[in-house]
Amino acid sequence: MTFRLDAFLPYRLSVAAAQVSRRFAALYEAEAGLTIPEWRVLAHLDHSGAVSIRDIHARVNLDKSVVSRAASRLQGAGLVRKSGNDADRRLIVLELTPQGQALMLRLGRIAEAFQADLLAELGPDAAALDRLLSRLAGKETGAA
Amino acid sequence: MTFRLDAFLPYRLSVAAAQVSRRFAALYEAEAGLTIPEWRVLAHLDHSGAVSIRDIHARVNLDKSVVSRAASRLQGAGLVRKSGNDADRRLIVLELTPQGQALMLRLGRIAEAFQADLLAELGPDAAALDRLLSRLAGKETGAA
DNA sequence: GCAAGATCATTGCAGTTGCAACGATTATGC
DNA sequence: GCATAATCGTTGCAACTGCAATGATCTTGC
Repeated sequence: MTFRLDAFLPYRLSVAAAQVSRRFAALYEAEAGLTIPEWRVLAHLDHSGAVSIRDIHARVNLDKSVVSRAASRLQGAGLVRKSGNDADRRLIVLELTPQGQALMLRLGRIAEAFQADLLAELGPDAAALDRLLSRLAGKETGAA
Repeated sequence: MTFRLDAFLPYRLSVAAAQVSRRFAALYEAEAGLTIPEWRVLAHLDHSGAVSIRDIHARVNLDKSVVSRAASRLQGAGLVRKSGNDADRRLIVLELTPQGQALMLRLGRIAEAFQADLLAELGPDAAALDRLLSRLAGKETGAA
């Protein structure tokens, strides 16, 4: 028998994730002109409060350099403030500006609505997906 | 309440898919030095037989240009043969060479083993995931 | 039969990514 | 206390991506 790519789980997972991300990315691109890394940094800051680049890099599955450049762009747009950490001067303190917070309020609502639609689309198996994603997330820290 | 990125489905899906893809990509990178697009083209050709770039582009969720360049590299490596279609000379006929077939035999076994491991990791919810991915795949053809 | 439009693969190009330096700062071993 | 190693954020660089031409070929309307 020949190999069937369209029955291969990693491939199907990747395609599905890309499609969902693409659909949602179109929303915040239209709303605020954000790229995916910018959205992730902003969204993480909304919940985490003041935090370093290293922190975001570790939690949000983006390379240090990507976080660094996204943060710079967000700073340029007035959505994020960068300051120095006095206790450890290697670190940078990132936090949302009032404009950043206001934007995340709007984007958060859009995200919730999108997720609700998605869950409706997924139907009764959504709970199983939730469990699966938690299990996968726990597996690989990528720290190797 | 602030927005919680790590409870947001599109984000979690994207991270999980990236991690799974990364793990598997390391395997075929080690085995044959393939990139993700090259793997996809090769794997699709294994099951589809002779087919055009346009066909792969439509089925495998890769841009035309990405498929074109991946096919050229695979041709250079002697894994794929490119020939002209006599009925429609705009089209290119891609097919695996014997070396390509031999490689896919090995990679197919590696892929099956990887998927088996993954399914074991996922446990009893794997069936639900299968249904979900089919549903998502059916939704968006991206033809808009 | 032929002109206008559609389709196909390729290529150019700007933007992004991932990785490996790099300078600056802090932690560790002795 | 001080040299060595580790960590942090940034930047350079090559590779890749996605999009928009481009040239070649086919299809459609008439």
